[in-house]
Amino acid sequence: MTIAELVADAVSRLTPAERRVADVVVADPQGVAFGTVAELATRSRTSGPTVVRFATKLGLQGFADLQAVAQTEIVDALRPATARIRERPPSDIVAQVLATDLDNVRATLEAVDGDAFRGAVSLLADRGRRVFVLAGEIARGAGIALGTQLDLVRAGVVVLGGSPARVARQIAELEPGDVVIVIEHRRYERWLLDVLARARGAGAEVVALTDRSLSPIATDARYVFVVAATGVGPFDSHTATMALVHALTAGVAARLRRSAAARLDAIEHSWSAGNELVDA
Amino acid sequence: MTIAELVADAVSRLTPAERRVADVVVADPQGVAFGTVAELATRSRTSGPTVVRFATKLGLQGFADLQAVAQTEIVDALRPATARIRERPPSDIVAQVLATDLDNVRATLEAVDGDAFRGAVSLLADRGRRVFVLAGEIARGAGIALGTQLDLVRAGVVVLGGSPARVARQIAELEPGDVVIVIEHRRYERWLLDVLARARGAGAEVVALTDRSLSPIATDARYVFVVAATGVGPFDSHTATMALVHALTAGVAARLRRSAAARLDAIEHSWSAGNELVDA
DNA sequence: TTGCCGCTGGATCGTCCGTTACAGCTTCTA
DNA sequence: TAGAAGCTGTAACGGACGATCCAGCGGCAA
Repeated sequence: MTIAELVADAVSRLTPAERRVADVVVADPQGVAFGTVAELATRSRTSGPTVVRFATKLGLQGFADLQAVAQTEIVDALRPATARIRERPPSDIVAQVLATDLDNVRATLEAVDGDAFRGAVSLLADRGRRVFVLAGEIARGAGIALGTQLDLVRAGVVVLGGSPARVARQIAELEPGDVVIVIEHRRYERWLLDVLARARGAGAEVVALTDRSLSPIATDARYVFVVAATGVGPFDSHTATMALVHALTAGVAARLRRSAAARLDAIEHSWSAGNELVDA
Repeated sequence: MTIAELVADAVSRLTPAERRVADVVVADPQGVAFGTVAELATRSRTSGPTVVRFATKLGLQGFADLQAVAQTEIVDALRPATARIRERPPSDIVAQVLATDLDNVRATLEAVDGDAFRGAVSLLADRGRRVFVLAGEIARGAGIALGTQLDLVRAGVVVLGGSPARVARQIAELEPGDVVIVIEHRRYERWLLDVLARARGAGAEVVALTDRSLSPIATDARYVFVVAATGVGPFDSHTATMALVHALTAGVAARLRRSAAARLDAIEHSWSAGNELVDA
C-alpha cells in the first residue's frame, strides 16, 4: 500500500485541516520519511494532533506508522531493477544479466569522480612512468584487457603475473613514480597484497579498481574507483570493470593522441608486414 | 560528499570497532538515513558512543550530521538516472562510455537468441566435452575471464594461447565433440582462423562471440552471438562481451549446480588450506 | 439567542533519542 | 614487569519527539 493509495481511500473522511496535511504528504512523501510531526504540522499550517489524527484516519496506528510506510516506499523505489528481477524465478538468465549489468555499469561509471578520473588518466598517460597491471585470479581477464589496450597506445606496460618468482622479478624493476594499477575484488589474494605493499614501498603511484571502498586495496591508493560487481550466478560480474577499463583507455588514448597514433601505425605496419591479419 | 567517500577518506584513522560501523554504514546507507544510533550500534556489534565517535571521525558534528548526509544521498539517488547523466559535460569521456556501453550491453543481450543460448550453455555444461577458449589478442581479456570462470565450475577448460607451438600442442588433444568457444572481432588474426579451421576439421563444436554475423568466425559455427562493440576511443569496447560471458557462465553454473558447488567447495578448501586469501 | 456537536490546536506527559563523562580493559613501551 | 596510552562500553543527562488530554472556537438547528 503506497501513501498515495492510502490517502485516496481515506480522503472522503478527512476534515479540512487533515486535507491540508494530505496535500503536503502526497506532494512530498520524502518529507514524511525524514521529517517529524512538528515539521509536517508547520508545512501544512496545522498542528501536531491534526497530523497524528490524519495518520490514524488512514488506518494506521500513528505517525510512526505513516513514516514507516513512507520509508518503505523510498526503499522500494531505490531498489534497482536488479533486485526486482532477481525475485522472479531465474528462468531467463539473459534477462537477469541484462538488468544486473546495466545497473552495474551505470552505478560504476556514475560513481566515478571526475578529478580522480583525470588524475588516473594523467598517470597512465605519462610516458615517463611505467605502468604495472596487477590483477587477481578472478579479475585477470579485465587486467589483461587493460594491459593489452594500454600497450597499444604507449610503451612500458607490464601485466604482472605468472609465477611468484616472475612477478618478483618484474616488480624489482619498478622505480619511484611508476604506476601500479590494481584490479581485485574481495577475498583478496595474499600474494597480490604483498606485491602491492612492496610496490608502494618502492614509491609506486597506485590506482585501484575494487569492489568496496573499504578494501585493503584502496588503502593509501592514489586514486580509487569502486566497481559494482553484482553477479547473477555464483561469481561477481566483471562487466562494469570492463566499462571502466574502456573509459580509462579511451581517456589515455585521447590524451596521447599524437604519439598513440604513431605507435598504432607502427604496430599496424608490423602486422601487415607479417600478413597476420585477415580483413574479411 | 557521499558517505562512501567520507568513509574512504577516514578509513585509515578508524579503530577496529569503528571499522565495523563503517562496514555496516557503507553496506547499507539506508540504515543510517532511517535508523538510530542504537540500531547501528547493535547491527555493528558496537555501542552508541562508538557510532557517534565514528561520525565525528568522518569530520562531521555527530550522528545527526551523518544521518543528514545519508538522507541527502538518498534524495539524490531518487532522481532519475538520465538527469544525473546529463549533468556531466558532453565532452566527458566517462559519460560517453556510459552511454555507449549501456547501448552495447543492451543491444548484445537483447539480440541473444534463447535457443542458441540454451544450446551453447548445454555444450559448455557438458562435462563429457572439453572446452577450448580461443581468443585473439584484442579479445584475450574476455577470453581469459570466460576460461577462469568456467574452470571454477567444471573441469576440462583450456585457454588456448602462448606460442603457436603451444597452441598446436593444445589443439592436438581435441577430440570430436569437444567445444571451441571463440571470441574475436574484425581484423581477425590469421593464426586464430587457422586454429579454428583445424578444430572444426577435428570435429569440434564451435560457439562464436564476434562483432558481425558475417564474420569468418561465424561461418559454420554451431552457435553465434553477435556482440555490439562500439568504442569511444580508438578501440572496440569489450564491455558487452563481458556481459555475455557473465550470462554464459551464470547459465553453466545454474545447469551444473550440484557438481559446480562441489567443485567450488574443493577449490575453496584448497585456497583456505594454503591461507592464500585475505577476507578483510 | 441558546445549546449542541465536531473540528482544532495549546499544553502536557512519557519515552526514546543523541550525547557526554567516566571507568575498565587491552596493548604497546620502557 | 610497571606504567602509559588508547580503545571501548556502561551509565547518566538533557532534549526532542510522538501521543494524548482538553479547552476554545465556529457552525448549525431549534
